[in-house]
Amino acid sequence: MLDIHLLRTDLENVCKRLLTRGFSLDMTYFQKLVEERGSIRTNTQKLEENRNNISGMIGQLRVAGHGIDDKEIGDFLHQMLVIHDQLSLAKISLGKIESKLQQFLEVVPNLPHSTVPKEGKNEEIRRWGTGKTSDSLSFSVKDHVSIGEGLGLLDFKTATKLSGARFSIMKGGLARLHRALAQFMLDTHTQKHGYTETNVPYLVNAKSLYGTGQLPKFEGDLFKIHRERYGKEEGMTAQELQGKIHDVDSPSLQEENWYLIPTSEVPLTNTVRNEIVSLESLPIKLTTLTPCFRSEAGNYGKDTHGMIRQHQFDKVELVQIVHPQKSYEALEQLVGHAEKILQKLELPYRVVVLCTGEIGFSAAKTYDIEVWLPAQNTYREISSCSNCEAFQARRMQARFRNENGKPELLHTLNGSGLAVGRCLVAVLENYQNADGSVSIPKVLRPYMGGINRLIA
RNA sequence: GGAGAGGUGGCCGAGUGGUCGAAGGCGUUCCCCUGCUAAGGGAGUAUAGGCUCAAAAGGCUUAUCGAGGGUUCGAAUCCCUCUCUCUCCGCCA
Repeated sequence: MLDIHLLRTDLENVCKRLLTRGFSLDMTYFQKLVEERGSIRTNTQKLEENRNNISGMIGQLRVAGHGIDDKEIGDFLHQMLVIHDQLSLAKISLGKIESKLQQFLEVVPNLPHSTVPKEGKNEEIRRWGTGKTSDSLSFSVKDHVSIGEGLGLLDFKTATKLSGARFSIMKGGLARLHRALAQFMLDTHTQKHGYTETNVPYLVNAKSLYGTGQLPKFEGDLFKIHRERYGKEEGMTAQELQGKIHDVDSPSLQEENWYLIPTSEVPLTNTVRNEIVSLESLPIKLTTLTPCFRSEAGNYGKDTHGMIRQHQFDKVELVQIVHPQKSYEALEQLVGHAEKILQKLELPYRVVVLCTGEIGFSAAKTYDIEVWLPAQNTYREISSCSNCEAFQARRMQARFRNENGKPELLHTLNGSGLAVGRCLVAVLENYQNADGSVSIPKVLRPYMGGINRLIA
């Protein structure tokens, strides 16, 4: 969520910056809402002030021993009847206008940072390593699907039987390699990069998803768990109860629903929701390994083959919660932490900075790390590292007590460190041999019981 | 799943209808006193808004005592729903 003060004081500039990321903000509607809210609020507060004054005076009279029948009190009570009615109406319209404004603001994306490229192209920042190709390897490279199936360790057909499209089963050495990757990542981030290992819920409530920005705008990308926990209200028939259960949009039920996490950014970042943390506790650096669940709605044609785009995948996540002045420094470090994993695995990659048109809803600046996939003869995204500045913190009311002892919004960052499934794909393709076997990267061998290749 | 007890400021804890945004204590900030230390004295110390002011300071004001509704002229206090925590019983990896 953007700072409403910023919108009010610098509306045109904000609109311009939002336009660069393809979001057009309705200025006149916004201004109309703000003005209306102002006058309704002033009116409401005047009425409340009046009410407080008069009821205070009634209180004084009562304390002084006057009875309710006294004429003075009677006059006051009479006035209060009028105020009471006016106030009820005023509060209703105030509530309406405030929720309109809220609904307007909560779908406005973050402002891109000034260093984000404005034209519609991501910019490559740096490359590491040299990508292998069929030519450089002097044999025809296979993609991860044929490698995995060739080894007899990767099985999409059975997974489809169990669950449907976009799932997979790994077995034997491949499943172990997958686990080895995740363990290696976690160990590196906790032991070398100073992150605290965390274990988090995979089911979260709507408030958490709102906090990090997935809700309300991107509900379609999420898997929702309907919890049927409804107290039967008095006089409610069975049919009415049934109706209530299926009215999933009713606000009270939104609270009841759980969602499978699309990324562990959600639980990690929301640990500070509604908190005021101390200055000394910063930076907070958390990492966790979790499955991630994505419905991939709207991606039906993309990457239908293989493990690149699945409904469920494991990911090691890095989250930093930092002082606002340190967040860009932290972003560089965080990208570096993710890169380190690829370097140690000796997987070629490049880092790109996303342009204004491509950054995610909550992000002010994002670096993608793309790993080399020989079979696709291209780089594919394996990590996305973002600084969300105060955008999520404002939604979450996540603050710290600053140098002057005043609460101030934190900055939040997150990045994959890395997506385990895609990393496995990269290892398979980059470490494949002409005979169909796959060598094990050196750093993973301790996690693999010392074996150095997967053989059919 | 059943029964009960609770949720008040940074923390502890009082407060069962009326000058209560909330006693008292702890913590903390500033000032005074003391040769230093210890002790002592005084003042302050929630958050988010609105209005006022050139701005800051200050002043005025609204909301917030787990959340949301209700009763009432008036709610931290009474009623309802939800939620979380704790205790006991049951079940369970």
